[in-house]
Amino acid sequence: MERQTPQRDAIRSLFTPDGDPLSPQELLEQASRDVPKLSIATVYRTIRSLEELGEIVPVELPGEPARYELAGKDHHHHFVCESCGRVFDVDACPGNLANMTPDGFKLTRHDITLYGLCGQCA
Amino acid sequence: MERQTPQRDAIRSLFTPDGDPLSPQELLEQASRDVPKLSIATVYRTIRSLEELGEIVPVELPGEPARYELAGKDHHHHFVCESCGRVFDVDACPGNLANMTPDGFKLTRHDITLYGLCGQCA
DNA sequence: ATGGGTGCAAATTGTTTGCATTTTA
DNA sequence: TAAAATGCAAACAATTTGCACCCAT
Repeated sequence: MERQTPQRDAIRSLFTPDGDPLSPQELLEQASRDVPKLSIATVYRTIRSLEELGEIVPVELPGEPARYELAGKDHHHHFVCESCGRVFDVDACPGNLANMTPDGFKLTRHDITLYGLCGQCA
Repeated sequence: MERQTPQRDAIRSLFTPDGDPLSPQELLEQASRDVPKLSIATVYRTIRSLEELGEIVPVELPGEPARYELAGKDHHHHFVCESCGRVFDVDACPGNLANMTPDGFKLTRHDITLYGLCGQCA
């Protein structure tokens, strides 16, 4: 089983139900406040562990390193602010995209990323 | 200006109107048939040059390195086969996604990636 | 001949891994 | 005190860059 350690707890606590997806670097910076000499290797190992346990899921955005967020959220997508770079959850979804799928292809899932300006930057 | 060289020509000729997006590694492999000791650095430099000239555009898919395709195609999206890994152009688009956009945010563009099985793998 | 292009190797960035050392249970 | 977790540095993969050399113009 997974042991409880200050490092793991600090990283784990950064994932909140309404938090936006976090990158490994952001996790390192923020968790380092609690555990000063936290290493990036531990961040990556903890990410993988939490992912395998099904507690968090990766958020892969085009052209940038993966971020992670709490698992179990309803189906949703993401909005990337082209000004400040922050990533926001978007609950809406256009729904069935089967009509976009080429003939003979089988659709299993889809990713949608919106780009523009967030409320603060707009 | 850009000079005409065997390397550049070999890489440039791999971009065709109906071709699917190509990764730097694929460009290296395929162009190497014409120019045996082509280096990966030249591939990347040529990609950047063609991109700055507006001849090609990057195709950024979630979680994998960028690919490139001819510029000037109509607005479209991509389908990634989860079995063979190939990437296909998809001409359809659900259209207006403004209704997905959070209040106060300004939408400028969007990316949609479909996942599933291609015609051959299905 | 001269300035841009190329190859090769070294540098960068993001991520993973080996290993000796802590730490939790 | 034994198994698991951590830190550090080395290893990797993708991409970029420095530099000496080469080739279009």
